[in-house]
Amino acid sequence: MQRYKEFGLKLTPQRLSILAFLENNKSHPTAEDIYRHIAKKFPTMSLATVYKTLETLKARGRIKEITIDAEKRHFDPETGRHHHAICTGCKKIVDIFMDFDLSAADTDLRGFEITGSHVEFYGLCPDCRKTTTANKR
Amino acid sequence: MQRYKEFGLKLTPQRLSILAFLENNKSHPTAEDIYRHIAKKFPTMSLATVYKTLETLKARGRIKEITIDAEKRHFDPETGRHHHAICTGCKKIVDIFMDFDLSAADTDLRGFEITGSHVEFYGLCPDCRKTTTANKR
DNA sequence: CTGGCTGCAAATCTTTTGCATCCTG
DNA sequence: CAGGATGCAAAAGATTTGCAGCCAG
Repeated sequence: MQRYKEFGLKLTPQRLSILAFLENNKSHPTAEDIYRHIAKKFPTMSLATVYKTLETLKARGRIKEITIDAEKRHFDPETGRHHHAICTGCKKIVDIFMDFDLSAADTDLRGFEITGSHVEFYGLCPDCRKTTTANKR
Repeated sequence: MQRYKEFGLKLTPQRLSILAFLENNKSHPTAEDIYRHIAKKFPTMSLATVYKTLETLKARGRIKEITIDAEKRHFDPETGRHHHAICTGCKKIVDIFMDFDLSAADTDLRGFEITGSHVEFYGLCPDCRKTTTANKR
């Protein structure tokens, strides 16, 4: 893919499949998720390669790491500013493209020089709301 | 301590020392931090006990877990609503007691039933700003 | 060609668990 | 004195690393 040329890294088949999987992916996958998906069609793929590639992409600002789930790391190909909601039931993460006014923080951020911010919401996703309701008696 | 009676759990010396360490603690310690601090004066303390106690306290809503640092889990004895800023240099986490207007999210939260939210800021703390500046030539 | 990339296995780190023993309530 | 708590060691997961061989540029 021509548009990856600018990445300045070698475009191996492994990397191309990782990039292809991430493209327009809204699932906020973990390294394991990516590995499992790719290993189906690419049996020699190694989990270590996935980690190394994710590290490289992150370092070059091509993906972001999401620290909202303490269990494992999730990655997000959407690098523009946005926020997330995580379901406390199934742990699904969804994007929130919305702008919040965080300017109140300008007045006192404990001397920090702020470079970014992120809002996370916790709650029950539509699917889990149904299940939870159904289980109530 | 009388005020712990209501916790409804056995007050062993180990637990009391963990509770004492957490009381008014603004450092957002990890289990390891707590263990290291307590082990000095309480050599038989086990890291597993720290984890188990933190789990218990969290389940009872006495502490919160902070998922802002992918490296390890941090715990916060401050259970009231507040936010955090993490230093991208030294990874220090500080509290932000401030209210933000997140009501814009009411209009579209992808069908989620929201139970909580949290704002995180990233940047350089005062200490790291100095160091970074000093290193620039 | 050559340096970056891959894949395997081993290592590391954090967190959890099993279980015999202990001790608070 | 009973059931929850402790502490050890072992297990479980997630992520990283070392290194020999491979291949994209």
